[in-house]
Amino acid sequence: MEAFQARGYRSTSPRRAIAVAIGAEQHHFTAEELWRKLPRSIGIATVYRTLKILVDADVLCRVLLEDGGLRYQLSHRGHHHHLICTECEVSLDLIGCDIEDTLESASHIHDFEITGHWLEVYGLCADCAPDEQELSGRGSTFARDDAHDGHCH
Amino acid sequence: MEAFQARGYRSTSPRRAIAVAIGAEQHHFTAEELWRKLPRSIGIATVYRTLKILVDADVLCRVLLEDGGLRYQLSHRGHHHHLICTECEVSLDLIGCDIEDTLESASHIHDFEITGHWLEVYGLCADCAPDEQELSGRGSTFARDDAHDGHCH
DNA sequence: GATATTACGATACAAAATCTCAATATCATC
DNA sequence: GATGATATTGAGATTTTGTATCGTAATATC
Repeated sequence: MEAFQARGYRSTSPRRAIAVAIGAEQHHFTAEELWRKLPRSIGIATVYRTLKILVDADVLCRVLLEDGGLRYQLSHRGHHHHLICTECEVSLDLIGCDIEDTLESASHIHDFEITGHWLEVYGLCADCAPDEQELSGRGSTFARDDAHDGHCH
Repeated sequence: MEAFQARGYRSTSPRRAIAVAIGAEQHHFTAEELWRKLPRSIGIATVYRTLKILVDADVLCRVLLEDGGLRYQLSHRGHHHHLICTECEVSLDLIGCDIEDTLESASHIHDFEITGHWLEVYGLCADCAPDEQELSGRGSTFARDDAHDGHCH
């Protein structure tokens, strides 16, 4: 909510409701999924408008699934990328990746001035990787930032 | 066309016409743009179906513009990424970028098994970069793989 | 509390791509 | 060249996802 005031947007009850609903989300979500959890009085257009504001404010980030589906997720860090499990669709923030430097040096070859980029990484998370399925127990010490019930369909 | 036979697809006149039309394209293109250059007898659904086959066969690659627009382009190399100019929308193949290694090592931190990724890089090409506009002439020795009329709107 | 805006909700609209299905074209075989 | 099994096609309906419009309502500032 602070992001609205800081940017000159009014504090309205639909925006407050949306902010609360986003805070209750454990995974990434679509605009429509969010809308269904809101009071019926709030229109879907308002949800889209509000999500756009929050993405611009870096409160939310977009996550592009491998099938093209666009999701929203709370953005903990500034600029970052996602590791997206193609089985359970859990999304991890990718840390320790300095792709910017690699891109910058490679772009010099092309005399190209980089202003931005989009990267999504797909694969299998620890719980969904087949070679881990039976070898080690599920109660690993690895903690993810996403709530997860421990099995992948 | 060879890609069709190699994969068990029949050689049909719509597919031949689409293959010829793609060969005549200088830039990336949308399914609808391609369709407009084809005989009116060919349906847009066939264009989408054929493009999907050619993308799977690595004959074409998809290019995602910054505004979300999806384009198609002949794929010269195997797996590669694009430098996309946000001014003139020209697309260069990014060479000398070994992002795979960077991703692989970073993903180990998360116990994540990478199966694929999607990367697009946005910026300004040599002709559109402002600091190059007046300093050096346009007739550089740099050759791009895209036909280009020399100015960016 | 009055007023100038911003924001809202409902719905129409748009763009992009897929689905359905009867009709047709292709290709291996004769 | 004819046949038949099957892949493919085109037209249009449909889905999906998000945006634009516009009259009404809520908000912040005075």
